[in-house]
Amino acid sequence: MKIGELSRATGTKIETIRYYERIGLLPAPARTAANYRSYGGAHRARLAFVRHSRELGFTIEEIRSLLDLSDHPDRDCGEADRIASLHLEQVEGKIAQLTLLHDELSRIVGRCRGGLAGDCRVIEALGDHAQCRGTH
Amino acid sequence: MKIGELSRATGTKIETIRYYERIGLLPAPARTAANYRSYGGAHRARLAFVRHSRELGFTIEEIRSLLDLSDHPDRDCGEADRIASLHLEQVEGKIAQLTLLHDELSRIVGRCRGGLAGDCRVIEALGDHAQCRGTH
DNA sequence: CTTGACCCTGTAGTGGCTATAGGGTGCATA
DNA sequence: TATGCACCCTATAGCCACTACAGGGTCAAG
Repeated sequence: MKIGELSRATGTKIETIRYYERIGLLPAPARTAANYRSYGGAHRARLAFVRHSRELGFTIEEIRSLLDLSDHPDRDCGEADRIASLHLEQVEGKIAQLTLLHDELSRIVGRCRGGLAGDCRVIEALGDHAQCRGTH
Repeated sequence: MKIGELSRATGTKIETIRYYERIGLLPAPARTAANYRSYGGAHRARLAFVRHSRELGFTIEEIRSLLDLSDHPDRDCGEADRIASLHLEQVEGKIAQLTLLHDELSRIVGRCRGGLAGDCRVIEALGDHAQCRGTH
């Protein structure tokens, strides 16, 4: 498989694949006579793992650890669970924060009744945190 | 007010204040004989506006437009409302996306029962998007 | 034999800061 | 008077996870 095919097969941009190789997330594949990268099924599975983990919001370093575990089936699984649980907590925190933010924002947006910027409640509210109800 | 005082007064790091000046969000203040920046109430209010807007998730460019409106009280307020509404939509989108992600993650995390990485359901699920229920 | 799709390397840019290096200033204390 | 210390200055590089060039090579079809 050439890089373009791998790209289409996994929905990953070519530059991103090369980037993952450069930072050591994917192993350097064999090369054809024309110096083109040549991938097999294992590469594809590994890239799918990386993409799926990225879609789920894991950082590159977390993925590095997860791949390392995946490469050593004799190790304890607890580490993978620890990484994923920690990440889940962070996602929950982020949702909570965004929800607070959403509430303030919709209160602010709801105040606009048209008119001139000088009388604008939206601009006024942005300059004055004291008008907020929650803590964001 | 010296930069350190403005920093403490607004909860903004000194480097960040200088950064905002460099990119043109804050006007360059007067300087003392020792070339120290010297701020007044207007600077402080403007920085508060910027910080509050950043806390609410507006980008620097959005804030630039909002400040521009705030500087021209004779303009129409609709633009401010448009920026804020658009941003609110983006926040809603982000929350929805994070919620999907949260659901998949918690399903994945719940599967771990200890043991070896080779049998790990967490690692398996990360490699196989087909195990997911929703679209993230 | 040229066109166009594909591939290569290397480097710079994105946003929004944050950190560091290498210096100057101002005031209190020994 | 010297010295320490907190504060200030500029300029530049680093962070994350890509993304976008520039400038070139390869290969099959028409």
